[in-house]
Amino acid sequence: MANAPIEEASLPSALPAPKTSRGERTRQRILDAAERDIGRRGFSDASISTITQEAAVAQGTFYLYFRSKEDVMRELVLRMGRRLRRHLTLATTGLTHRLEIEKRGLHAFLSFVRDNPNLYRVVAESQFVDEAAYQRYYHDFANNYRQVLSAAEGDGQLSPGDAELRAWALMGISDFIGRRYALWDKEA
Amino acid sequence: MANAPIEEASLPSALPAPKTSRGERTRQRILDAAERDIGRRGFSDASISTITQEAAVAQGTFYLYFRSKEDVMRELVLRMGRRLRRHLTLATTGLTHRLEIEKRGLHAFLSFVRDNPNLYRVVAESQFVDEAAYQRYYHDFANNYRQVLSAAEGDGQLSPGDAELRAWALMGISDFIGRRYALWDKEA
DNA sequence: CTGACACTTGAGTCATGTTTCATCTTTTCC
DNA sequence: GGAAAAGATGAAACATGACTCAAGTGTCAG
Repeated sequence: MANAPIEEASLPSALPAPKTSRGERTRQRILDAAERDIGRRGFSDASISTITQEAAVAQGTFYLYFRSKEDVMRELVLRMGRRLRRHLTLATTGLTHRLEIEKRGLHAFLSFVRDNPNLYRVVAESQFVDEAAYQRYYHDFANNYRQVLSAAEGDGQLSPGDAELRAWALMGISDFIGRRYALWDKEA
Repeated sequence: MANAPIEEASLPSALPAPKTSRGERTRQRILDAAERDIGRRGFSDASISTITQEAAVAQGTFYLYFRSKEDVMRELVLRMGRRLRRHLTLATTGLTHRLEIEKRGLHAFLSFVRDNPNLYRVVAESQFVDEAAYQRYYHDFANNYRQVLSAAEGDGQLSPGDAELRAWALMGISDFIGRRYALWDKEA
């Protein structure tokens, strides 16, 4: 595989991980609260104070697990990537026809967005908070996509063409359809 | 036309327009400065103070023409809509073949993004500042798009299908390709 | 039981940025 | 040419929220 996934642990000067399950639970509570709060109110309206209130911990506790609001954002983008990837893999494994895969994938994406509107908004907003994290998120997806497209090209299911370009075009379709039909409207 | 364009003047309690050309010029200077400053530093890092500095006016002057930073954002989204629409119209008038139009349109869009990266970022960020303005921007585009697609369907250049869905899919493609190839990379 | 370590608290410090307004300058137009 | 209207100023008042820290509490191995 040309692009090995980036090691999370290698992120610059991450905070030491919690050493007990209590700590881990608290960290997770804060992350969940941040997802809800930032998703609903947006990054700048969400504050450490509202997030920690939502998580039912004191403000100081936040800084035990995250360096800043930006830091928590980064973490949420990674989380979204992991979850969505898993969801899509589950929805499309076993399928072999390219068009079929594409259809199922899009539907799986839409249902995911409907179930995780907050996470979706957080990722979108991460563009303006930590552009590197945002770009990494989409580049990772594009890499995956490019591979399966190239494969489909290989066994003749797809006409030859720029797989990279196609990957981005398809992600664009999903993104806009998702926004329009899963986030703003609530229909099929 | 089913959807009449929303009157700009009907926006809730807009500030009185400048009454002299000096006033108009100042207002425009602030708008330009805001486009650069918000485009470069992002909405929350840009401040009234940095914007007015860039425009070379005092802070108080800002409030003669805009109620708030959000207000200026709204105005910039409208401006982007107007400019881009004009640009695309110019690039595609006279053409009749659907595919040709689509190609030229995409190219025109990409060159526009390259020439106005700040404006592009401002529109994208408006999603988190004034979602209504952002949605209106894309819905307006989608309405236009739907019409030309329906027309193409009418004279047989396009197979029957959901024009609305197609419009959003095509906007998604443009947006992502634009981001990837015109904003992040600087190649064709 | 007890010491050590992990975890938690929340009020206070500090930095930043928005908005107002009394005062001054420029333009308009009779 | 001068009064009234429009525009411009910038420092001060005000609001907000991120982040720190000294003083706790909970947990568990020995």
